[in-house]
Amino acid sequence: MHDIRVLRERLEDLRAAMRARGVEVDLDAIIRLDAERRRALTEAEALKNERNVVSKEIGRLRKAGQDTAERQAAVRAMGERIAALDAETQRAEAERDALLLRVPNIPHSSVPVGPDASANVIVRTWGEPRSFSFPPKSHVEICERLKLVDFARAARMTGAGFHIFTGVGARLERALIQFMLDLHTQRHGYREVSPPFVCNTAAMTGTGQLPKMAEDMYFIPADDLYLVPTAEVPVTNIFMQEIISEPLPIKMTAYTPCFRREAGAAGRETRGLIRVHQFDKVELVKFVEPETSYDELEALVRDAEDILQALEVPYRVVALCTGDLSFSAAKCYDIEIWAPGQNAWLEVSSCSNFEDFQARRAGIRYRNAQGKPAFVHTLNGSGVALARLYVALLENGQQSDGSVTLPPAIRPYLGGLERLEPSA
RNA sequence: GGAGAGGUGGCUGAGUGGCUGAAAGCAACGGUUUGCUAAACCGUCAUACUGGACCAAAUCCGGUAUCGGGGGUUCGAAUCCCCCCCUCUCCGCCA
Repeated sequence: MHDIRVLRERLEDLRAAMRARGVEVDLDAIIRLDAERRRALTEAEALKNERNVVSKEIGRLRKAGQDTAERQAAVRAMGERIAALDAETQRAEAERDALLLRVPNIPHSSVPVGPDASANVIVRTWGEPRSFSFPPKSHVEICERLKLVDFARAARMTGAGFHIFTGVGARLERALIQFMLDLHTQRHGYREVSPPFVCNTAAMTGTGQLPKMAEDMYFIPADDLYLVPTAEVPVTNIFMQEIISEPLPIKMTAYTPCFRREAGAAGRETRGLIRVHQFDKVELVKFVEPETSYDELEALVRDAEDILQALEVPYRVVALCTGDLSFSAAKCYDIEIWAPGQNAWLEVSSCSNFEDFQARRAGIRYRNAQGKPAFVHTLNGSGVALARLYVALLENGQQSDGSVTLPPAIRPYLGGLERLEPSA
């Protein structure tokens, strides 16, 4: 959410930012409601002041044994007007904030301007896509042949978009989670947390999933809880409504499953593990001082890249343009890995700086150098998303005999296993 | 799920419907004293919104609200009433 002062004082900047995003928002309505709110508020406060003054006087006079009936009647008469003004203030504020919650963040000046993903900029590429002496298979075939994943049985109990990891396939998934957590905690200095997999409306609003993304999330009405679409939500909200007292930056990493309804997406491009309703992810979250947040973003991307380098998966880093930026982000890099069986780059990480956009919504503050409460900057990125990483490992590691060679870094987590082979 | 107890500022902890935005202590910050540390003494020390001074920021002068959250009673609520949330204890259920 924006500071309302941005609308009052930097309205043209905000309009330009919305144009760059290709987003239509009625900023004038917000300005109008804000003015209405302040008008009613100012008048109400003046009346309340009068009421407070007279009430104190009544207290004094009564103690002195004097009659106060006339004054009491006068104050009582003010009550109706005050109540009406309070209601007006609340209405205007609620309407203003409802609109304000739907205004996306302002892209950072370094973000490339463009209408959609076609204007994204490839920042760097790592590793060489392997050349094959045979037509590389899709991970779906590999999974079936090696019995790593059971799609059909999952579909019977949950429908399309879910899967069962089986046998060594399940162990590989677990190994990857542990490998990533270990690397981030031991080498990159992140604190491991294991948060709830459901969050309430306030938390979802705090990080910006609500109100706009309500349709994309699984919701449990009986308890007013949403299944988390990303660990970003429960981890960022660890400090909701707090003034953080420990020194910044704070770096946290968490494994959670991620649940996404993403209705309507199915077909050739999303077969297998590419787009699923539930997938595992190790997330990185940072709470930092505003001055350092863009340096911290670069470091965050490197931390995620380390995983892919260790696993020897070719990837590229893409700077998202203004039109492709997600709602809460001021700047974002995607990391995409090469999947030869798909002949495509797959997004496995989105690393974003939200500046104070989430912190303002969620009420996450720290004490600045002057000792005054100020909003922190929040960042997060996948470090990295499973399922698609799994796809890339299988498709990149596949051999002509149908086996899959595993990268050395993951082998210790699989009891030294070097390759996945068909079993009887 | 049932019964009871509780939720006050960064922390601990007072608070009979008006003199309480809130005692006291601790912590923090500024200063005096001091060879350094420590101690002592003096002072400052909640947040948000809002009106004004100012081009603006910082700042200053006012106002309003906030004692878990939301309603209510009253001229006036931390204090009385109702609903909800959370914590603790006991019981029930349960991986």
